[in-house]
This record gives sequence, C-alpha cells and structure tokens, in this order.
Amino acid sequence: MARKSERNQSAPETQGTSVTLVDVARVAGVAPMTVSRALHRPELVRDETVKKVLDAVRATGYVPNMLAGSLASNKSRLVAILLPTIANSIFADTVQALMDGLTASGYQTLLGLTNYSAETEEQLVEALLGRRPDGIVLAGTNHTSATVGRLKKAKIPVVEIWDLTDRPIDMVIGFSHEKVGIAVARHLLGKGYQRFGVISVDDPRGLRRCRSLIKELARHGKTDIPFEILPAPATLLRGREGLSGLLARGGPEIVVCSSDTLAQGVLAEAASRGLHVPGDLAVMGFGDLSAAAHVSPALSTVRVDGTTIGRNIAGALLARFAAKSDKDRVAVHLDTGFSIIDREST
Amino acid sequence: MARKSERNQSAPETQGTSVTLVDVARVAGVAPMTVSRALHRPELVRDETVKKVLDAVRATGYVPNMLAGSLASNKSRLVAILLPTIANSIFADTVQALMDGLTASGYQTLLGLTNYSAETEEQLVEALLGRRPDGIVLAGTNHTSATVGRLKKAKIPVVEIWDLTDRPIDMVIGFSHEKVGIAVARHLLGKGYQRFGVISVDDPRGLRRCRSLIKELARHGKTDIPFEILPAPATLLRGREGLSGLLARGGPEIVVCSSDTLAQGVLAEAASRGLHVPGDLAVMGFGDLSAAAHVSPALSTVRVDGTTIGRNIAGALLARFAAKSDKDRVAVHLDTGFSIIDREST
DNA sequence: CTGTTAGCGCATTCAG
DNA sequence: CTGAATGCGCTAACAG
Repeated sequence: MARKSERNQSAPETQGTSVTLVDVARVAGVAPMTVSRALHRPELVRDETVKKVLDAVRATGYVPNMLAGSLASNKSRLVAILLPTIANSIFADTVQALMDGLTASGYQTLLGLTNYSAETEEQLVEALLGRRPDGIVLAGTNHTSATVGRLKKAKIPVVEIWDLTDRPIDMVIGFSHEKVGIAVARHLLGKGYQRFGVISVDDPRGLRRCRSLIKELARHGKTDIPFEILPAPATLLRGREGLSGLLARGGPEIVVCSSDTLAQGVLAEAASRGLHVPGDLAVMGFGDLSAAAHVSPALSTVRVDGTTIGRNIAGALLARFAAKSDKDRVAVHLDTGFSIIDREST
Repeated sequence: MARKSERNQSAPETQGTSVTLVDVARVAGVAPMTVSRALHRPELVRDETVKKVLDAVRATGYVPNMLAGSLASNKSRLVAILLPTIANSIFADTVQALMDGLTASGYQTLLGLTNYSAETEEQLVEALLGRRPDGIVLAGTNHTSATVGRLKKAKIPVVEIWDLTDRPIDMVIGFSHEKVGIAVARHLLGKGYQRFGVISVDDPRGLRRCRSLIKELARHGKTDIPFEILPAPATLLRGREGLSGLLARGGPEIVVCSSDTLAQGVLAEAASRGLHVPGDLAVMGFGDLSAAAHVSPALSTVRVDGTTIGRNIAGALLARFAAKSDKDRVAVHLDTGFSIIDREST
C-alpha cells in the first residue's frame, strides 16, 4: 500500500489522489517550505523561485490542504454565521455584504440555521466551534448560558448582530428593537391615527418591536390593540392571514407589521378585498429588503441598512483578526440605528 | 513558552487555551484513542469507560478539533454549497431542506456566493476545495472548464441543481427550463391569450425559461413579444419597472415573469395603476416561494418544490458518502419536474 | 474491549 | 533568501 507520491511528473493533472506540498516542491526542485512561502508570502522569496513554484503548482494541479494548514498555523480563515432561517430572510443584505467583505479578505463562511431555537443554536455553536473558526457571528443576543460559556471560552471574536445588549459576549452591532417600536408608535400617533392593528410572526425580535409599540401606545392611552401573532417564518400568506384576522376583529386604520414580507401580504390581501392603501387602510412594514419600500408607493416602513451592517461586521472581524496584541482589540458596540420612511400623505 | 497542558484538573472549564484529547484522556485515566472511540464509536467501548470519558469531557470543556480529525481521517464532514446570491433567493427552500438533511447527519455547510459569475464560481470552487469538503453542490450547470476540471479531479460527489444537462460533472437534480417555457406558452395559448409580455431579470436560468417561452410562442405564430430584461437580483421594484416598461410598449393581456418576486412587483404596480388582475391583466410567476401562490388569488405560477429538491440533494450526497465501493455509487440524474398552478378563471 | 505506533499535510522556528 | 527539523490534534491499523 505504497502511498507516497510517485506520479509521472511529465503527465500533469493526471491523478485524483491528493497532490501535496512535497510533490510540488519536488517538481519545482525546491524545499517544501519554499513552496509554502512562495504561495503565501511571495515577497520573501526570489521572483524566479516563485515562478518555478507557480509553474509546478499548475503542472501538478495542486490545491493547498487548508485543513493541514489551519491545524499547523492555528488559524482557520473560517467564520461561522448563525441565522434563524434563510427563507425570506431579513438578514439577506447583511449576510451578502458580510460574506462579500470576508471573501475579499480570504475568509470562508460556515453557515448554520437555528430555526429560531436557542437549543439548536447551542448545538450548532458546539459543532461549529469544532472547526476552529477565527470568528463567529450570531443573530440576536438571546442565547443559552451554555452557548455563552462556550463562546467566551473559545477566545475568538464574537459578533452579536441585529440587536443590542448591555452584556454582550464580545462585540455587538445592531439596534434597539424597543426603540423601533416606540419610534413607530410616536410617529403614527403624530399622524393622528386612532385605530391600530399589529401583526407579527413568532420571531423574538419582531415580537419585541411590536410589544414595545403596543406598550408605547398604551402609554398614550391606546389600549387593547388587536395583535395577531403567526408562526414563523414570515411569508406573504401570513400577512394575508394577519390582515384577515384583524379585519374580523374590527378594521383598523393602520396596520403595523413585524416585517416587510408580512406587510406585502397585507397589501395583497387589502388589494383583493378592494381596500385602498393608504386611503382605507395604512400599512407599515420593517426590514432591509431593498425593494420593500417600492411595493406600493403607499407603504411606509422602518428601514434598516443591512448592507452597511454587514460591512461593519466584516470590518469589525477583520480588525480583530489583524490585531496583534490585546491592546489592539477595539471594543465594538455599535448602534446602527434605523429610519422611518413614510410614504403616506393622508 | 511551555505549551503542554498542565492545567489544574480540579478547576474545570478554567482555561481558554485548547483542551485536547490527551487532556481528556489523562483526566479520564484512559488512552487518547479510547477517548476518540468513546466519542465517535461508543458501541466499541465498555459503557463504564464511555461514562468516565464523558465526565472528563464535561469537566475539561473539551471541544474536538475537527481540523485535526478531518486531516487524520481524510473525511471533513463538510459540504460546500455555491449559490448565485442569498437575496430573495428562489433557492431558499431548497437550501433550507438540504442543510436540514445534512445537519441531521452531522455534516456542516460551507457557503459561497457566486453573484451569477462563472469566474467568481471558479475562484470559490478552488478555495473551497482547499477545505477538502466531502461533497459540493452547485446551482446550475454552466461552469467554466477550469471549474469542471477541478471538480472532476477532486473525486468527491458533485451535485448540479435546479437545471439539467446531458453532460453532468457527476450528479444532477433539477428540471428543464426550456420545458417550463414551452409548457407555459402552450398553457397560456390554450387559454386563448393573444397579447403577451415577458419580464425577466438577467439570470441565466430565468432567461432560458423566458426565451423558450418566446420561441414556442413564435412557433405558434406569435412574434415580436415585448421582453423586458432587468438587472439581477429579482426585486419587487424590478417587477414594477418591468410592467411599466411593458405598458409603455402597448399593454399585454398576460405578463409572464421569470420569478415570483418579479410577479409580485408586477401585481403591486398593477394595483397602483388600478389594473385588475386577472381581469385587466393576467400575471404568471415562477418559483418555490411557499407563499407565492397566495400573493393574489389571481396570480398563476409555475411551482417547483424546493423542499423536495433539497431533500433529494441531501439524500443523494449522504448515499454517496455511505457508499463503500464504487459499485454502490448510484448515478443520480433526476428530473424533478414542475407544475403550473393556474388561479385564473377568465 | 483497550493501548501503541505512525503518520495526515502543512507552518513555525531556527539555522544557514 | 532558502532549508531542516518538529509538532499541530487526531485517527487508522494493528497488537494485545
């Protein structure tokens, strides 16, 4: 069972069995270490030698084994990202920008889907940590204590996103869902609305936005707000169901939705019932879906800039990766804010 | 710089520096190999010993280093997935089901976004192959020859999805976009439509569906079909723009869209212009978005069951992973089909 | 059922 | 600028 490589050097790309650094080194007529350097730190190697190595790489079809590299260097160039779901994800823009930033710097992405379950998240964190990622990104700030413990012990940069907390595991980049609720309530009250309706899917952050809204409304004397909670994830159908539910409970003037997707469903249901938006019914959404505000000229929404958030996350991680000493470890606690886009002119 | 572990065994979970198998073995009073077995093949170890090991694992906070494990065993338990984009992805259900299936079997997912570029895909494949994934999933069948070469040399299961081809790299699970176009054309002609309009984003598969439709219409004497092509990715705004464009070129009776997202945008634009669907304007979409068919009771669509596709992909990969000899390597070339859901009763 | 031996493929460290 | 030695943490294969 001779496994040492004795491939025919004159027949390039002929074998499937793994080509190693040693093979490349032999073909190039240099030491393995020189190949490694030529590939990763070419400035330390004479141009001529680099060229020989590169030719040998092409000739052999060598693909560096990053498992071995990561093990030896104790750096994986891997970032784990944990999201609730990929369906209709409000995180889409954030993830896109984050991954773009990481990829541009040579990092790769491990994805895990928690399905809104802190227990699932715990298992995923445990498993993903086994890959020794250089950093990890988690949606939200609500984790089991075991998860938090693991993460703190891992001694790698952790970014909790799309939320804020006073007791972050490490870094936080997000905004206050309570503030969103309050801001929306005040905004709508300021516009003179009297009869409210609220629709949310059963997502922790969405619920907090809506509950905060309802609480703020109560503070202004508006109580017993009809509130429809539907199963996650948010879909257009859920939005339609939500509006149907609200209408059955007496039609509101304004419907606030926990997400743009839901709001789109509400618009669809309104259209099919012949309700004019915003004349008969005003609708407010929430999200970073690029086109959300364009669904209907009449749809208002809370806009969060996912692309910027994603870039900031990538930036925060890359800065940490580049940090030499702990002195360089900037603390990131970023309130990314949000804005209310009001399309209405009632 | 002593790096060998000499942690205080009585102070559990006290250190961040990596706990290794050897540490656990020492605490448990067994050999390292026994720890490995107790963790991965407990049926080969006496229950009592397993228990000792598990206790030691908890006491030390050990997290197995899968980089080392993968290197030694030549199995990474990693699957790479390459998609065009994560935004409004028509693949969402597919990916969700695929990842669920893989996760349930202990596999983890490396994600890469190609942005609809075969060159980007090529670079990603090269980089991801460095992690030595046990399998790889690619959206579509259009790849650079370098990509194909790399993939074939890698000797791992490859699944091309959401399309069909006569010359697959390895396995294929998808359907014919040409057939979709033809089927839609015939269906709509059969319903008596005369004036067609088509909207697509600049996505290879979407374009093929639409071009096939237009070609089939031509075969039936309908030529010069207005065709709006907009920049990817598909958004609601693109749909609105598309309809505006078509209306400027003389209103069609029926608008066929390359995706449900686009169709939703068309519905929104139609609503804001006071056009009744399907009375004034019929709309046809395409996708696997769970709620798409519920946007409007009047929206027709081509339905592809992404969840089933995802399950099949996971199944095909897992079967390959389990295959002992090449004899067990089932060839998978699966036409998953599609169906036309017609909501209209003109 | 458990232990021992020998690497997996690479990068760190030091010598030249 | 290049090379040689050493080991990252784990598991396959074999021995007991």
